Amino acid sequence: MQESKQTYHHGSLRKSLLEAGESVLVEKGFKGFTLRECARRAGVSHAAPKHHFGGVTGFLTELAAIGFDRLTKELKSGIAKAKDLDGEFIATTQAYAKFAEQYPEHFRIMFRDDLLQVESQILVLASRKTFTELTNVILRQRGEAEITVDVFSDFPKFEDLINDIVIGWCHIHGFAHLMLEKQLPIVGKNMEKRIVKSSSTRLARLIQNDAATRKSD
Amino acid sequence: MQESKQTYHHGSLRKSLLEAGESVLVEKGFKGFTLRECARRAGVSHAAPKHHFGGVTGFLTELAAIGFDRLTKELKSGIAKAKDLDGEFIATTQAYAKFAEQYPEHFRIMFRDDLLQVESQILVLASRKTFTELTNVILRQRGEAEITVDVFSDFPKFEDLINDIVIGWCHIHGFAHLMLEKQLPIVGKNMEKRIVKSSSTRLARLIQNDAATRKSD
DNA sequence: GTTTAATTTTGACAATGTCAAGATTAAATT
DNA sequence: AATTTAATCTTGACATTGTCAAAATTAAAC
Repeated sequence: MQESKQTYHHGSLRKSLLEAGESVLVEKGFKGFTLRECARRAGVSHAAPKHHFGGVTGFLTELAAIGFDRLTKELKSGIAKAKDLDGEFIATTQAYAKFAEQYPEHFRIMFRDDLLQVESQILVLASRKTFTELTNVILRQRGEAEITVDVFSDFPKFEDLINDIVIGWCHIHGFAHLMLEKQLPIVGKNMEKRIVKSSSTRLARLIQNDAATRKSD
Repeated sequence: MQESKQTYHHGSLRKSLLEAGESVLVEKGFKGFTLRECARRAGVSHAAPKHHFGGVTGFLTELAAIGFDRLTKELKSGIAKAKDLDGEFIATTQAYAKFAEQYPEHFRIMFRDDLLQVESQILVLASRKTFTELTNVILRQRGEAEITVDVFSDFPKFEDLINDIVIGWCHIHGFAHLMLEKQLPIVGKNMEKRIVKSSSTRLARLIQNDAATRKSD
């Protein structure tokens, strides 16, 4: 961790701190995340992180953004492997849940309006990319082309689409969150896979069929 | 807050501390929740809470249990006002989301496996009641009688039912959670109500129809 | 080469959770 | 009723933390 530190100026302390911070978050969890521990792991003084992130909130905001980046990546790679429409929605649910399982502490801070600087550009950009990825999944389920406009801000024009996005995302997110916090008494990977597959398939069909119905009008 | 405190022994300090703790949680949020502040509000020494709750984790566990009790109550009362099957599912989604909005800090700690003593009897009992309430909603959607067995532990016998519970609960919970943490760009009560109504109705119909299809076999 | 700005350190402060030891009171026992 | 025992609460202490201001060190700008 602690690179060559001959100079007073570290050179890339920000990056080192982020790495250190991530290791703290992963190992000690949100509860054990302290600026001083991050500083220790990066091999710098206890007040160094303050200068780069403003405080613990700012630090967590950066880590949350990294989390969204990683989630987006996992979604993309999961989706790429899917063979058909049903499979794509299943893969999305699986990838989202897998991320929550692999990076539970990231997931926990990512969706915490009170712990983060929600106005942070880097966070907004990262989370928006995740959101775009999910929106595109829904659009493909509907057999529609990708769009770039902010559909939610044009209500009720896109009410149909917004509805599908909400239905899809709530399912995907709700499942991951409830599984992470051990609220769904689903035990074993086998049971989990079967439940994800059938529930996601049903939802995918619902969205696909409703879209088909609308077209035949 | 601070009752008659002539005696050295408070008499009902545990209860007073819980009230104080809840006020701290509501006012200062999870971040500002400290045992010492709770003690201050209850008018006792700083180490008093330790004796009753073991630590901050134990204290939060009790408050989370209270949260589940309240959520169960809100669900019941929301469901009671519904006029038909669709309305009942809509009411459930609304009540769940309303609770998250009214008690955001409760909601945030309730679903945090890492912050609570998950083995706590009081917490397990309270959360199980909420779960039972939601299960019953699904059973009614399916046109089935309430059952008392633990359906999840008997897999794959109850796979169909488990599937519906997962579909329903993920939607309900996912919506509330994403709304609370401002991830769903739904602005205004009007838009929210319309989205909840249509998305919940679609899901209710899905569950109802699938149940009907199964019966006609 | 000098000034200016950006990094990083040092030292300090109040606040917190936790612990051990003691004080006070209720409950149990005889 | 007296005494022992256990429960409840306080006090004082300790290490740890986030934050701040001032100083030290280096890079950048001019």
